[in-house]
Amino acid sequence: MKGSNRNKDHSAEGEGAGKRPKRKCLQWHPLLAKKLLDFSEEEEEEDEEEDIDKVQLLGADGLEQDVGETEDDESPEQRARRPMNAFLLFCKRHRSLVRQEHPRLDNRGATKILADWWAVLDPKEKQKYTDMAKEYKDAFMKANPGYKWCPTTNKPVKSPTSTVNPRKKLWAFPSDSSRDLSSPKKAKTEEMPQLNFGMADPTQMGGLSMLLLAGEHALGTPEISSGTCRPDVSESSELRQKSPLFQFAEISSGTSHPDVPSKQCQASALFQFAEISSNTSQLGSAEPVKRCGKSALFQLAEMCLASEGVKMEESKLIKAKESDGGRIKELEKGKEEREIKMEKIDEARLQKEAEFEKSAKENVRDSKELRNFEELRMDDIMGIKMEAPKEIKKEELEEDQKCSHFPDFSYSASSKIIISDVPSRKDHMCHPHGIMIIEDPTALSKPEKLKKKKKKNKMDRHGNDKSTPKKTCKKRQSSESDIESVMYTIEAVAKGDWGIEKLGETPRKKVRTSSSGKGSILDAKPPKKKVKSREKKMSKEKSSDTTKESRPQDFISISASKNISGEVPEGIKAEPLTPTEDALPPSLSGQAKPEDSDCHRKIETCGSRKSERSCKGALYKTLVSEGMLTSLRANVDRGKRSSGKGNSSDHEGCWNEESWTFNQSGTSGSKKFKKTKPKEDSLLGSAKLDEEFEKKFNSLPQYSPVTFDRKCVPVPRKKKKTGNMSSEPTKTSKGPFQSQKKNLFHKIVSKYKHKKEKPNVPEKGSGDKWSNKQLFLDAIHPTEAIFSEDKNTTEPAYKVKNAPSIPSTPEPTTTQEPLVGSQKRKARKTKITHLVRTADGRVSPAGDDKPKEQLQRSLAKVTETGCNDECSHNREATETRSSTPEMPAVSAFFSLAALAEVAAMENVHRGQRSTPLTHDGQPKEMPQAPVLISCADQ
DNA sequence: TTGAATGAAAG
DNA sequence: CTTTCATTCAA
Repeated sequence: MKGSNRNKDHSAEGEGAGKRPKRKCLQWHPLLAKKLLDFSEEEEEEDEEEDIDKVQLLGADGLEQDVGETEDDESPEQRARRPMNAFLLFCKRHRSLVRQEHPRLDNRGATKILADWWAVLDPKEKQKYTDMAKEYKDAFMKANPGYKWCPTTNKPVKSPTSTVNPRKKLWAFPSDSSRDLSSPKKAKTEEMPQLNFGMADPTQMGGLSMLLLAGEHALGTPEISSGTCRPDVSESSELRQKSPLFQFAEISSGTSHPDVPSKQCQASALFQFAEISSNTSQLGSAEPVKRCGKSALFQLAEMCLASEGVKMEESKLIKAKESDGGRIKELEKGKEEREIKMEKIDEARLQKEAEFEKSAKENVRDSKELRNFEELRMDDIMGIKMEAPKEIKKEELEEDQKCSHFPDFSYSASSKIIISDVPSRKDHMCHPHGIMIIEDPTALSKPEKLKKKKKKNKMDRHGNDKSTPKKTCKKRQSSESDIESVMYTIEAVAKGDWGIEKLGETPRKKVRTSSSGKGSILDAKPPKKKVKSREKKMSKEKSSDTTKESRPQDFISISASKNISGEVPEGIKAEPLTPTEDALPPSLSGQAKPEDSDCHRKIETCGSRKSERSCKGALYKTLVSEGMLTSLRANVDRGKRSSGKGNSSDHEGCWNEESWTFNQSGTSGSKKFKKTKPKEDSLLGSAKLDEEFEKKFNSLPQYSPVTFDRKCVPVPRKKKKTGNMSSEPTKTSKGPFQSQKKNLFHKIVSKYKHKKEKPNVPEKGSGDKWSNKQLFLDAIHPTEAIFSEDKNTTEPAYKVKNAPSIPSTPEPTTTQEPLVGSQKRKARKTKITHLVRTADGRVSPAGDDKPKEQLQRSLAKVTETGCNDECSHNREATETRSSTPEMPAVSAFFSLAALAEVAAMENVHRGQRSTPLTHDGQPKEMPQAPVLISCADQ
């Protein structure tokens, strides 16, 4: 390996291998970019050198190969995988949902559906994913400076060395290998094979230095990172900017502060997390964090968790022991008003806890526990409600300031609200200086602990079987939620029958009224405030929105609702709770109903009160806890995102800890990622990175299938399989491309035949029935027609004012034209998707230039949907504009009841699997309520 | 191991 | 423009 030597040298000089990519990466990162400016000179030089190197490299193949080898050496298992793109993220996040919905569908089919969803997905939402992908990519790049995306497609591939996986190998970290020799960085080796950092000598680091600098910059100053933890960084933004991931990378690099982090509060969340995960110093690390201040979010998460169930109790116990006093104190400080209530709550908790303990010992009193538990929940809720809106606002303001980001109304509002909720209890803590980051870590740490403990506790608890079964029932109910049962619960709530706790009742009633009355939102104001809290949780945004503007929020709210419904099942599944529970979830999708009803009945029979309570609890649980979590997550993300920087360029905001907290707290979060968890122990930095990623990932919004289904064609979907994914109305722009399309068409057809040979054959289940003819036709006639099919999907949300994207310009030609590289595929897809089945069953080519618009329209309609096609039609014209204004109202409408209904609907939908419901909407169950309301509005 | 999808990157 | 490869698993 002469080449290798050479490389090494080069690397030594200029950061390994200096391949273009690396540079680019650096440049990509905003921070880096900044730094680059400073360093521009050096860089240029490097560039030149690099170029030269490249040339040389090109000249000598050996080089690359060597690199590859070296890489292999280091990263054989390591295989940093190239970061996922937005779509992949989306897939990853939703695949399970799809599968859930369509159990029979294989991954391919699922992928198709996902693609459809993706196509349909609102640009904003997409943006989130894109941002996330970008962030991740940036982080990844930092971690792996030398990383190459694609090994030179052809050449290197063959490299003999590649023995392992050609794929992985392909990307090499050239720099690493070279560097290894020269620099100490390897020290970290084990920990993070991936991370190449080790830059001991700045001088030698070359490009790396840039990274380092960037890191420093991000930190503010190297010193800060290493030594002091400044709680008070005035500019939170900067701190925030640094994504935990990034920090982690830095840490891993060891340059800044290899060892410190554990103690410093400020240590990057990631690091802390890592520690925690490692179990090394859970208590130690966590506690300090706690002291720093519990984040409101965290608290909230706790609440949610608590709501979840027994497990929570334990955590509470722990927590209570530790911090109850503090909490109370805080409360006192902050809100005397609430204090009382709070105290009550606390007391209840304490009692509960005490009971819990006893029960643990004795094993009895499950009933009590449950009851208490529920009460607690109620209390909590109540407590939250109790908060005066004003206070909340204040808090919000504060938070805003802290966070500083949300210039945006809607997002900020939603996020704020959420936050505020938590704080109500303890929250004051969020000190101004306590930047989110700081807080987050704590949150992170805690939740984890909690989880662990919970698990243990559960195990221990098993003794108390009773409780568990009940829970299961609850869950089942909620999850499955026969519409009836849900409705029943809702009604009951509304009636206040259950109302063991008057407080609770009142709020409920109000809610109910509000939901029914729709206008309630406005009302929400003073008197209801307390009550409202609950609503808030459910619909947080809406309330805020009403006041402010809500467009984005609307969307959010919708999404949240979606999430709620969608997630619930997932969460259930995912959660490794008791086996019984686990088992249930699967049933969820389809078959469990009888049990649900049974459960419900049982409960009732048992004791109206209890049963009611349990029902309530279930309802809360599903709607509130899950919903809250999800919505929170989404909101937070959004808020961060928006706050972070407007959008794109900066992503760091995204990687905040908050998201983590949510994630962790969120039930759904971890389940899926089996992968990472196991890794945790592994210590590998990579693992941590992954974790970080996961968290972030989890924070990504998840949309319920219903949404998409509705959007898409409900009818076809009916049979998952058969349903052609074609439903997707979207069709990418055709106008401009027609000619291209034709060509594409030919190619495609040929390709398909050639490869798959199933041009006409109904593909798998999905069976898009597209034939060559059709394709051809489509290609030729891009029919811009608005899609007739439309199907008035009932989509709650979506609307969006994304008008921007679709300025309304009638011009199809303008198109979003993602033209994109792989037009082919797209074209193919578009064509396929092109064919849409109308409700009638006929296939209509939907060729719109702007699928999005239509989608949106449809979505908008959806909101109104109750009205049905007619309305939609009428509206179509106006929709674009009107939708916006309307939306808020709609969002406002969402009330607990509505949400519940939604959830129920969704469940039903799932259970039945398809559409008919959505479509016809049986009068009784159907969501009429919300719909009606919405209609009423109009 | 392949494939279904999309996107990013590189050649 | 085209090719790779990322995720996910049933075939």
